[in-house]
Amino acid sequence: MAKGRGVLSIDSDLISTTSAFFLHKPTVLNSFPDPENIVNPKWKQLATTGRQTMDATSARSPPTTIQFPVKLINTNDARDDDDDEDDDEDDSSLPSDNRRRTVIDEMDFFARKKHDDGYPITNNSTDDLKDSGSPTRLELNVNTGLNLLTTNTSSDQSMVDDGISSNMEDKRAKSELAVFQAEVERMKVENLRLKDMLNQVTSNYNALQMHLVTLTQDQKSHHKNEKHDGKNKNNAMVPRQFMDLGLVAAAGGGDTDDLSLSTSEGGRSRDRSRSPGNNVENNNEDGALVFDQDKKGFARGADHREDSPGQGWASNKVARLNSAKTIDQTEATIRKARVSVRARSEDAMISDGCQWRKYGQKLAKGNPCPRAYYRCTMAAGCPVRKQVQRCAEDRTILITTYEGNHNHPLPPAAMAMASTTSSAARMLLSGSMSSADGLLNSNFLTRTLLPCSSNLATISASAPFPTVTLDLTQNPNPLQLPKQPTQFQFPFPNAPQDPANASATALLPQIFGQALYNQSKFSGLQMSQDMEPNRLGQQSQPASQQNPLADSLAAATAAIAADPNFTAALAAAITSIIGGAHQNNINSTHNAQTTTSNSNGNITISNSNSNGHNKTSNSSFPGN
DNA sequence: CGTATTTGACCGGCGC
DNA sequence: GCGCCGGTCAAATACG
Repeated sequence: MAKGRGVLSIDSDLISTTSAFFLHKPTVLNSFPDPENIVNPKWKQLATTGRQTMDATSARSPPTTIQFPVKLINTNDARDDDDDEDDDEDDSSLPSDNRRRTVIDEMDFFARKKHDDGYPITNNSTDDLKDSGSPTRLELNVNTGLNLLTTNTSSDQSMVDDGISSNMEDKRAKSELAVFQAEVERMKVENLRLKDMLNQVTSNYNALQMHLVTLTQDQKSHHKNEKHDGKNKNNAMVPRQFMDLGLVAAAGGGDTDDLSLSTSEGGRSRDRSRSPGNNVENNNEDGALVFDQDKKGFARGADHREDSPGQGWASNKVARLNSAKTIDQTEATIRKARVSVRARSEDAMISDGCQWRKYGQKLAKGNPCPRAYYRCTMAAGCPVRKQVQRCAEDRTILITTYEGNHNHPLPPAAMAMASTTSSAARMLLSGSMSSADGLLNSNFLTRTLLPCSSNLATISASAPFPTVTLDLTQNPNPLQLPKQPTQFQFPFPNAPQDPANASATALLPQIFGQALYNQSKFSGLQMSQDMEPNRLGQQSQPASQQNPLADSLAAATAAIAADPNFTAALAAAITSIIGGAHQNNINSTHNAQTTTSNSNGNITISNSNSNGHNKTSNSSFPGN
């Protein structure tokens, strides 16, 4: 599979974010047979192409050969990552161009099946979306060109028949094929689900951006109005759009379990002992968005869970993520996560829909501006804290850092921020949980979690607490979003009112978190989409470039679904899985000391993740 | 008078 | 062990 791996090595810059999302969906991953369990090398190879079947809705007619309907995007920048992950396969001796070409050529088997059905992937976004449920096209045109199912299939489409296959082998191959097909079938279902989720995530993300922008602007406006007229006290609650979204989300109620981010802890022993609410577990009753709140448990979350597997927590996660160990790590890391929002505001605090009470103020080192400490007072014992501090460099910038998860239903106005921050935190934590994959994950995060604002997001895992920063001070113009070349940037004017987005908010953590979580398992890959238009243009990204429907969610989803990069990413994921855990190690060493930045230079990912300061008392979970 | 804020003290973690 | 630091507490104070 060396070749396959080499071919499939996908750089973060090469693969669209959407692809990455799908790629990392745990369910998808789990849908594939464990590479370790695949004895037959041929099937391992086939497994790498399994994604294809994911697109295909049915495995009824098992493709004897699988052709990936994708093109691998490649950029010069991508090569570095490829090298990191595919040292074995990459022919480093080749000139960069050649190397790239080599990869592409090899990926040709993933390339869009022009000869098969003549469907240009780039223009059939809508079709793909519609066809998502009808795999026939993909399925019927499967031809990887790699002869993945070669020798042992008696199928007419068997690409290669060495003519020496024995009956026994045929039988075994058929048997394996059947198993694999079953897996493929499952994957297809998962893929459909993922598409739907992606749709929701996308809309929610855009809504959030709008919300934040609006928030900032409205606050400014509010401030002005207050100066002139004290009547406008409601201005602070401006993000109505998002409030609506939040309501919907709350009403939808679903996915609360996924939202339950096991939480933070807040703190110190005394604090814990004092806060009855801290030990409340999901005391929500209205089905609204709920955040797990078990500080105590969280403080020792991992251990506790290990000790009490019977509580279902571990089992569920394991079922979903395939690795209880990893889960524990994630949870442990999660405690420290924070989400910081930078926004220009003259007010002492940005309005986020929650009620806060100030409980302290300190002069933090390195900043002449005092840092104010607030805790949520919407419910007794709510562990959510936030710190507000003006930026030392620019005092017009207000930095609000959230920590912890609410243990109570949130008002619509607060839903947006809560879900977003928790999502971001979960993503971050999921990504950073595996130190070995930290860089990869961080990179992925910056490019996927915040695809619309590559210049607005900073993810730092090197800080004492992994922190995701949303910077609204740099490019607060939401109108620019559609201009972004990223596939994830879909104008979402109707998002807040769209019932389809009801659970979008709730899904964010799930999608992001799980995506990242899985990404950690894919440390051999770096998949994300380069945000730069020029880069996008360089390589084949038909869907993103040619899709004229990018301004509607449906179109976006369709594009994503049809995105060859998506396919490639999935293929890469599969390959990665099969390819080997050892890549993780390779990457880990690399990641340990790498700082990457996108072309904008605005995203810096530091994954030193030393985290020597594991202040148990401060373990937290961004939830507000 | 009840509630919210202020502010110095305290605590625990960490580095030296 | 000591000091620094971030974070929190809680008495004092302010406010409506």
